[in-house]
Amino acid sequence: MSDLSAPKLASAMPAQATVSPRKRPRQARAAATVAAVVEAAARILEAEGLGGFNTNAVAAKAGVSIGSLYQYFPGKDAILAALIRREAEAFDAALIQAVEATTELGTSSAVALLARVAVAHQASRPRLARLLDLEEQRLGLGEEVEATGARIGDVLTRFLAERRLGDSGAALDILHLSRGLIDGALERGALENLNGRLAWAILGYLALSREAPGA
Amino acid sequence: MSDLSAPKLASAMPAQATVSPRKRPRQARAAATVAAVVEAAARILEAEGLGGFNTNAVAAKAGVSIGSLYQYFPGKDAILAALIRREAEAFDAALIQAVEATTELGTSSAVALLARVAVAHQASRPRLARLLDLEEQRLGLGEEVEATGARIGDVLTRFLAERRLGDSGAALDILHLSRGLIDGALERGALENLNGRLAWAILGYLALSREAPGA
Amino acid sequence: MSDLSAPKLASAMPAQATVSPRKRPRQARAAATVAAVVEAAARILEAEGLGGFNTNAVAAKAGVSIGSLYQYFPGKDAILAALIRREAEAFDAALIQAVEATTELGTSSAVALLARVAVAHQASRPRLARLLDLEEQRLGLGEEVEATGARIGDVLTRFLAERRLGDSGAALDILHLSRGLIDGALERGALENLNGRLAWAILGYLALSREAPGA
Amino acid sequence: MSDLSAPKLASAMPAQATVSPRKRPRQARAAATVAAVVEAAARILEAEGLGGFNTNAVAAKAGVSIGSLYQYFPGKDAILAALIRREAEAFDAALIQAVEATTELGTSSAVALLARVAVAHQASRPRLARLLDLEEQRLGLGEEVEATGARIGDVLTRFLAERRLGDSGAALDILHLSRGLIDGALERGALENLNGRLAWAILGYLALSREAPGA
DNA sequence: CATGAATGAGCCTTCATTCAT
DNA sequence: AATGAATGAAGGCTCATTCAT
Repeated sequence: MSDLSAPKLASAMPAQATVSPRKRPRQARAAATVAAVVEAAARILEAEGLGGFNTNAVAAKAGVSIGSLYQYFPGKDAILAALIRREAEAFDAALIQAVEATTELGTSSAVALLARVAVAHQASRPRLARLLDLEEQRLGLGEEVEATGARIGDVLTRFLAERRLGDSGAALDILHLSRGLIDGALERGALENLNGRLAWAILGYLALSREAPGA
Repeated sequence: MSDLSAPKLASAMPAQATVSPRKRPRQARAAATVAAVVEAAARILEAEGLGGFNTNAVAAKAGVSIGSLYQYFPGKDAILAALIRREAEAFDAALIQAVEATTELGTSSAVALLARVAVAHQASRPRLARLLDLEEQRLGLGEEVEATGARIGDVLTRFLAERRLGDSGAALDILHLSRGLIDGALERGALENLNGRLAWAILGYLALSREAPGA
Repeated sequence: MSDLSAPKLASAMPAQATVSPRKRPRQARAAATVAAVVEAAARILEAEGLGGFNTNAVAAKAGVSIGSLYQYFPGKDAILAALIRREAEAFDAALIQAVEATTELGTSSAVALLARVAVAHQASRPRLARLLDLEEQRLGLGEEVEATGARIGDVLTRFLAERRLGDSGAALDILHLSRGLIDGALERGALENLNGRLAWAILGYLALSREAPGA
Repeated sequence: MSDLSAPKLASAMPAQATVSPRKRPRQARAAATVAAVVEAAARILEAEGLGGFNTNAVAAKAGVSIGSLYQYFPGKDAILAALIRREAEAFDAALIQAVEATTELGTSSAVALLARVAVAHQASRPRLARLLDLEEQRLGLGEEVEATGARIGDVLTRFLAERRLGDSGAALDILHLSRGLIDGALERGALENLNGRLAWAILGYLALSREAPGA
């Protein structure tokens, strides 16, 4: 197992400092500023993409001075990181709630429900979701984000384990293929029965993986 | 009335002019220059990501003056577009060849073969492939790229149609979920039996989609 | 001769307002705050140079809010000015004490003693002393500082006059060449017999200036 | 020889990269640009001091775009470094020429001549010279500058050695005390017989250092 | 055609200072 | 009075693109 298996990337070590918040807001006003900045970032990314995403624009849209922005975020990437965390936590919460609602359901109904949640999340702000997926990677935030809250992968892993449908590898595969399928569908506007199509992919994967020899 | 109904994209109208090659290379030397620039772009994207991708760096790595680069490409995005096209054509060719090799095979073997080709393509230059997937979208190149060569989607659609496995919607869903699954797996280094896992997802999707009531 | 009774010089030059303390500290706590700010400024200049010297950093190191800092100092330069005054007064006091101790001594012993005092002052916080020398000039504080306390130049002038060694021009020349010699020596770490070397320069200058024709 | 002998300053290690020129000008136009930038920097420092010294102002005064400036200088400090080198070389050349002209002269006449050269150099652009002295230190350029050309200290050391007047320590002391004396005199406008006063200090220092016991 | 010097809009970030709480 | 959140002018630097040679 040489370390070549994991390709070394030039920006492989993103200084954590550039991505973690600069200071904790102590006053209510400050907390509002932080939230405004993050939401402004979300809107700009949605409306104009990464190209329009610059600190001055974010501050302006947030109705905040550039100086205030930098009081709470050490740099551009930190804003992105905060937004990614916010979205991950929201998805996290939605998924947990959905999983709890599946206890009485059969497997296919349960998966259909989860599929609906995933589609809803990604579809609510499609461009934003796609961009954040990419930036999360660029910033090397994977682990950091997973550590937040109850961890999306874990929630799904537990769901699969309880029903003996698969392990954590399966959970992640499902997460990733879902992302690809949904993003692609949104991109080309193929929304008809998207929940169902996603459920086919998930249930199909799970069914075959269980009957696979040695899997 | 919500402006969310129609997502506003900043680059909704990609001036075709900014993305098509400025001139047809008439001499061998010119063709070599173009190829060198495109390959230089690929290497820089792989090694340094979008952040390090700038025209001066590309020209330098290509061993070409910045002036010459602009003789063949009307702008930065055109280089990216050319690279995306190059990669799409390569995948296209590999897929066609693979499909031709499946005529004698059963469905699952055939799908396994195609899965192998897709994994191989994406895995050969993983970072590059991921970045290009994103940029392709940002540039609104989807159609343009599809028009190139024999069109990846068509090849797969024909394959599915001949075996009565699905229609063009299924083909695109499969393409997208594959991309998501593979990229995710590469990202986290989960390479074990990746071909097989991809085959499960594809075959599973196809199986369930056929037995679905109104599908 | 109290420095409080001394009116501001007619040459009301620039910045007088921006450089004098904003208010007289009436309470002990206020005086402590002022002192803390000035000492914090000194430490920052020593440790990080002018580049790290900013009002927020000074306030933080002083354990004072930025708002409070501005209650006592009208601006950044006023902090510097206060520090320069503090150092000048300290040197002043040391020099007066030393001069008083020379009454029984011969010329060369007396000069050697003064040299020792000057070296000790500059060497105790070398970087700080050098920086302040420069900033003093930038702020055009020469006169202002001289007016403070009993005036370094005057002390030395009187010393020279009493022994018929030179006039006020000689006093200032000696002050300046000493500064240059000491700073240079500290900079390159040439501390051996620095007191003696300084005495050579001073005594040498004085000897030759007296025997010079028409001087 | 512990490394404590040289005090460690926060900015003790100025990345050499930030101070050395970015690229060698290949075309005549480029060389002119470099020279124009350096001279513009000199004029701005003279007229407005460090406060007015910013890259945009330098580029503007040089009649050059900010982009061109950054093509040849990696940053602000590099411009300063180039200017310091230019001035050091000029002084170097003047000093060498003066030393050569002293071969027929007696010691006091020779020193007087050198004093005249030093005064002339420092007095020709007094504010500039003072500022550069300081910045040279801040940038930690001492050695780097000395290494340029025939090295000022060396020239003087050789002059002293040939006449058995002193060693390299004496040479540096003289250099530094001269700087202090001249700068101080220029600052307060005490120009009368400045050459002579400087000669007193130098000759006096040399005379006493030779008769000192054990020196 | 090739070259690379030049351009300048635009972006990121700092920090002196003010002011509502 | 004290606090620290907010402000925004100012300045460093990059990079896509043009154009004289």
